[in-house]
Order: sequence, then structure tokens, then C-alpha cells
Amino acid sequence: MATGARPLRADAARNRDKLLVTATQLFGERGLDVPLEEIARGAGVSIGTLYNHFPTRQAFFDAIFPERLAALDRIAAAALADPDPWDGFVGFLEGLFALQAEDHGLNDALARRFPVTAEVSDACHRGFQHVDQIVRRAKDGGRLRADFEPQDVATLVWAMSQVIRESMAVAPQAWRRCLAFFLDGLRADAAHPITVPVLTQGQLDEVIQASANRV
Amino acid sequence: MATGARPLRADAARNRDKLLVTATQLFGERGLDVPLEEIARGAGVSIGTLYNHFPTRQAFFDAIFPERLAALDRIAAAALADPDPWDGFVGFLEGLFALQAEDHGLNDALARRFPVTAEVSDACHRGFQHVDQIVRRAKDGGRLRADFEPQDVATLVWAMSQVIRESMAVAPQAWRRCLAFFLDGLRADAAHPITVPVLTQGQLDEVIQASANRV
DNA sequence: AAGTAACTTGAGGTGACCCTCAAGTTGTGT
DNA sequence: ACACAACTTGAGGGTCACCTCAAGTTACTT
Repeated sequence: MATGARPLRADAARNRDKLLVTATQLFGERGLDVPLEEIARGAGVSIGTLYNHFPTRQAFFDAIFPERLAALDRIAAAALADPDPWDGFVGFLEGLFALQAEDHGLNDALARRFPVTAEVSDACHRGFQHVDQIVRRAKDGGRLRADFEPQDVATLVWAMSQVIRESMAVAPQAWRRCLAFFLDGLRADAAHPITVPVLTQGQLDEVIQASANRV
Repeated sequence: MATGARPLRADAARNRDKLLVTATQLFGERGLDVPLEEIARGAGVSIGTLYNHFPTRQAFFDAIFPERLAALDRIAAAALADPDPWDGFVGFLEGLFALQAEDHGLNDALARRFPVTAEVSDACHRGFQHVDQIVRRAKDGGRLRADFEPQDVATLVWAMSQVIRESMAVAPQAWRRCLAFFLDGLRADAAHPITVPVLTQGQLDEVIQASANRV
């Protein structure tokens, strides 16, 4: 996996691995705010070594999230492969939120702090494109209401991420109920006129930017 | 307003007031995490004086939130007074979220950290009872779906609070769109069967408790 | 087996915020 | 005008997390 200029020394590679494993676990359990010192301790390594390998918290995210986002890609692909566009749309959302419910860190990442580095932001763009297709397909299929736009998925992610965060410890499946209500409002035959305009892509970018600056 | 054992000395009362005004403003603008030192500075008073009057952050909340929650009471009363139960239900939610959108601190309070002291928790109980009535009335009226329960309002509050938080700076009205989608899913004629059970009151209390401990 | 580059270590500096308390100041009743 | 209680002050101690770097250790090369 390490493909930099020259290979790491054996002990260094081991340490890097241990740090990554520990970080992945702690982020998953407790969110993205875990103290770096705790990660070092968990990996059995000094704080200095941690900084050798991951000079910033962001460096951890960059190393961890591509894998997570790949899971998202798979979910999106499955959604697009579903013969029923509406089922695909629903499956995508359920898959996405199930992933968030399993991984406190991913939930944090999607809700409060969109990632910024090249690789991760690429993955996000791919994600947006997938969402675009999934939404368009479900609208064309006639069961998703016509005034629902891809940007509305972002709003939905914010909404659900908080529901997941609050309820996950006590009722890990509670978010599914909230989503079910919401989905019933997204069906074409449930639609009532909406006067509030969708977020423009520019506005969405602004929000994401603000979010990232908050890290 | 001060009704303690003996009245405050004039200068002390003035300082208390200035602190309260500043705190209200800063909490409203920036949420409940504003450093206390900033409140003291804003009020033109030393940090020691701040601690004289408000020995904990919670003491500020106790002084500020009853007024805010009274506004909620008014909104609930208006909802119950609405001749159309569904319109009342919708009006209640819109009023509640509009309040949150105006006041970052209230948003924080409802989303992440339910208050704990007697007076405030009383107000919450009154709030719950109002929600109970509003929901029951709307269900009896036949336009709110029958499987929607008062506890589901809590979930909705979590969801919307995050939408509000993320979008308020860029598109202060964006939450209304999200709510509109959601409401379309709450209409009786939009209902599809839901398998996930509602949060029990006990579970809800647990979540609220966990939330409060997080302060 | 020795030499060197690569790596690790952890004490300690920085900064943000919290909170306390001894010393000083000011309002108020007499 | 006096005296005392009420009040204010802000330096300073505590905690927690971040981050650095000089000195020590270890893996790899020859």
C-alpha cells in the first residue's frame, strides 16, 4: 500500500500500520475528535512517532477515508444496477446511512466536516455524480417526485446524520423510522407544491467549505 | 426580576444585567460554547465578576432559557388554537424551527444538550405535553398519519437542527424546504407501512440524559 | 561488526479555556 | 463622614490537547 519514494523501514511500516488500525477503530467508535495522544497510546507508540507518520489529523483522514468512500461507491453502483429506479434510490440512502450508523467517524465526516484533500474530494465528486444519476433515474422512473433535486440529498444527509448520532447508542435502528417518514414524502404521489428553492450548487459548496474550515 | 433573599447592590445588579444581555446575544449568535471570558469581556466586567453572578455555564442557561421556552409555549398554544388541526401541527413545527433558526443557542440546546435544571426541565415537560396534544389532535383530525407518534417529533427536531445549523449562514430558509418534504411524508394519504418501532419514552429519556451529560 | 541513515522518544513549550481567591474598591445605612 | 458589608478585580494555578526537537535507539548496508 505504501508506494512513496523509498520503502519504509520495517519497524516504521509496522508502526504506521498500528497507528492506522488504531485510528480507524477510535474514529469509528468515537468520532473524529479523538485526541491524537490516545491514538498514539492505543498503537503503543510515542506521540512523536505519530507525528512522524501523520503530521496532521487530516493526514489520518486521507489515509482512512478512501477505503470508506469506496464502500459508498459500491452502494451507489448497486443502486444504479437495481432494475427498479425507486428501489435503487431508497437502497442507496439506506446503504449510506447504515454505513454512517456503523462508523461514527464517517458520520462526523459527512455531517460536519466535508473532507478537503484531492483524493478525498475526488471521491466526493464521484459521489455527487452518482447521486445525480440515482436521483435522475428515480425521477425519470416516475416514483420520485419531480421537484426533488440532487442537492436535497445533502440536506437529507445533514438531517439523518444528527438523528443517527443522537440515537445510535440507545436505538441503533431508530434512524430507519425517520428515513421511512421522509421517504414517504419523496414519493411522486405524495408531493405537494414546495415554494422554497433548492440550494444552488454554489451555496452547497459554500456550506461545505465552511464546514471544512471548522475542522 | 431578581427576587432572591436580599436585593443586589445597584452596581451588582447592573453587572448581572450586562452579563445576561451579552450572554444572550453571544449564545444566540455563536451557540452555547462561547468562552465565558468572552462574555465577561463583552459585558465590560472581569471574569471574577462573571463567576460571582453565574458560577457555572448552566447558570446562564437557567437564566436565559425560560424566556425562550415561553416563546415555545406561545407557539404551541397558537397551534392548539388553530381551527385546522393539521395546520396547527404544521404551524407548530414551523414556529419551532424558525425559533431555532433565529437562535443558534436554542438550536444547540434542543439538538445536542437538553437542559437539566428544574425550571427548564419543567418547561420541557410542558413542551412534551403540548406536543402530545398537537400530535393527537392532528391525528384525530385525520390528516396526520396514524403511525406518527409524539416521540417522533424529537427525532424531527434532531434532524432539522442539523439542517438549520449547516445552512443558516448561507441560506437561512433552506430548512423550510427540507421540512416541506418531510411534512409531505407525514400526511395520512402518503403513509406507507413502517416496520421500525417508535422510540419508547424510556429510550428518549436515555438519549436526552446522554445529551445532557455531554455538556 | 561497524557505520550510518532512518526512526523513535518523551519532556517540554504553546495556547485555549476553566476556575479561585486574596487584595482592593465601592455602594449604602447611620 | 464613617465603617462595613457587598462587590470587583485579575493574576495565577489547573487541565487538556496540540505540536516540536535534541538526544537516543534501531534496522539495514557493506
